[in-house]
Amino acid sequence: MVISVTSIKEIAALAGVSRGTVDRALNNRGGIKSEVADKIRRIAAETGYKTNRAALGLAARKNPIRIGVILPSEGNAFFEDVIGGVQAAEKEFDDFGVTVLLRTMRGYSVDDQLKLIDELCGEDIQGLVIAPINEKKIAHRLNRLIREGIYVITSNTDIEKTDRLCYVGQDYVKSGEIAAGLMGLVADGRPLNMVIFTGSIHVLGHNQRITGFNLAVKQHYPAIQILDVFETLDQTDTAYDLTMRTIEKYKDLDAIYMTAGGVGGTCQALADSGYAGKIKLFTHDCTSESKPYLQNGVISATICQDPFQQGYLPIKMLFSFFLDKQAPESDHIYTKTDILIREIL
Amino acid sequence: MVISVTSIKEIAALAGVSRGTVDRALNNRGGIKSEVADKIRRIAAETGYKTNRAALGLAARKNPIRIGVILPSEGNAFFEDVIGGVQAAEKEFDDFGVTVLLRTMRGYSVDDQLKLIDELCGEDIQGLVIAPINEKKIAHRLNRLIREGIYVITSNTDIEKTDRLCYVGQDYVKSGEIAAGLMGLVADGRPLNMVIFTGSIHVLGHNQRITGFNLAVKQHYPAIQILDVFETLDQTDTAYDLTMRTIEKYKDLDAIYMTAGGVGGTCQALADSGYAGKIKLFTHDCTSESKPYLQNGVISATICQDPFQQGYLPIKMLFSFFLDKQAPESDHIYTKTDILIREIL
DNA sequence: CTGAAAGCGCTTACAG
DNA sequence: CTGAAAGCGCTTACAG
Repeated sequence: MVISVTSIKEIAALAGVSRGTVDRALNNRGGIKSEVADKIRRIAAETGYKTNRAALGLAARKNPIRIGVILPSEGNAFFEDVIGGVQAAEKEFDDFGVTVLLRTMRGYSVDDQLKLIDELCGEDIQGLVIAPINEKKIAHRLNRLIREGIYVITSNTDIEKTDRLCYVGQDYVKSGEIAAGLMGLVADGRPLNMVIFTGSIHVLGHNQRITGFNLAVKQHYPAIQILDVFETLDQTDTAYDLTMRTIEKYKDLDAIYMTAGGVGGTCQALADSGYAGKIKLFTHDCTSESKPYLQNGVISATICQDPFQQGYLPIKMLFSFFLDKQAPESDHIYTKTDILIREIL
Repeated sequence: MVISVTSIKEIAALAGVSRGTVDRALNNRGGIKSEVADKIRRIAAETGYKTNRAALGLAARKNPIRIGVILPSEGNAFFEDVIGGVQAAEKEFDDFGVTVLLRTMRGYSVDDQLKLIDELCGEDIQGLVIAPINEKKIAHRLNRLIREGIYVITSNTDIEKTDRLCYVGQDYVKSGEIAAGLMGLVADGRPLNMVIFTGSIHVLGHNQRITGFNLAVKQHYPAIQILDVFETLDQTDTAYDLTMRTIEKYKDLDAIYMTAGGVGGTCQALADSGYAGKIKLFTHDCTSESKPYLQNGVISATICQDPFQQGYLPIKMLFSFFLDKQAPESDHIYTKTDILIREIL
């Protein structure tokens, strides 16, 4: 294997053709005699040819790439970092002709999301990054886009029955297992009574976290006793009331595991009732709402999912995909899960 | 503020000069009338001109950048991921004319390290990434390089009294605090008797971890009792013997905190003596040696320092530095510290 | 002190 | 089916 920097120019010389022809062969643009194409490809392989991305990016400025992004980020602090990742990618790939069109929405209305999809299609995008609502209408609409040649990557949450290119987000089952691992560390072999506050039993990710939690408890931490599972519907006030009633009901409660939102309410309730730090609280994500409670010890630990990468990676992947026609290695990329405790902030 | 993509060509037209002159003004190359330079810079600022990195990188191929890397990685599994980061950066910036020259050494001999530095200087490098031995001779040698115009970034561990551009590595004090935070979580308010196994009291980073640990214990976890501090000298067999003797001596030992190497020895001793999982073990880093013990529960948790970034970032920073003459934002960049437990692997 | 030209390695109309 | 040329946005000798 010869290790040397080769250019399309050298390949052309070696093959006795023009650079345009090399370009056609290497990028499968067609309209080229197959023997010639084969010969060129063979030479490229033998010389270890690798296309130069700087040159590629520079040339790409002539037909810029437009990528749409749709996030339900309004009024949801979690998405701040996702947007940060989107913006970082936009800045980094701007020089290579990438333009990002960001559209945000509040909550999870299917009609709102459909409207934003239509809006972006009118903007002539070639790629779409979306945190989709897992709903048939959305799936149909996305599949239509895909048939029209727009490539779709789902971020943060996935959607079933679509031909999206890739999902970028957390491994929800694993994140539940990690929660159990932390609780097991605290239990330290002693019996531990706990309840689970989930967001909604209709949300796939929340259920997957419970599944993971149960799995790990069964496998490694038999002393952990799950007394009950309640829904907060991601609402702060619901979580507050729920927490108050739970404290009332289970006098020997050691811990609470929250799979989803409403964290501020539960924290407030623990503080108001004098149980802060006494009943251990484990949560997911770290937002401006929950951070102070991690600082002051109301939350023992929280499990994060690298929101920045959930914004950054999809853009980067679409950019690479359009630039060198390489599909992602897998149809799902799990972002890193990490554990935050007070000292890590 | 006009948001528009401007090029050197447009600036030139606006200023009524040639592109070469714009280049001189914007990159402070001198040999240019100052009124002209000022005018050009003003126009650039007004139009929001941003140099295009794709073009920059492409042009840079004419004078490639050579970066040397020196790591004490031989026989030290920790550095595998650091090297992975170096290689990833090399691959990514290869297209922009960056060449990386990696030299590895075994252990911490000052003479060996000096020899490698000299070797790389003979290779005409413009930048050096090094995990330096914190020793005067090395500092002198590095300062000489720097005077000669070679830019130096320290990685993983820093060195005093040098004009290195930047340090990229862990915040050791903080990592000690995090260890205490984890132990506090396990202690859960109960008294907890523990010992610290440090690498060497002559190694700055190890001491800083102990400092951080003590700080956090004092502030938040008064029930943690540090019975003793011993040195393993990073040796597996020393750690084994030490662990055996410690178990013998302290019958009521709840936990061990290891700031440094020898982890395999302590794990083996805990397993052999039947104390695995009974005496909680907290360590730093996750290598092929320690990983199995995290899997099987001998290690409760380990605190990692993102070795990949310690290899990747210094190369990226030097590349940026040479490309657009921008110094790093700070003279030290702390890599991310994260907590690993069994479930996270 | 300044400009014109060539070149970095690719892509893309355009001609034939 | 193939080639010659122009262009992406920068830098760098070279001339003057």
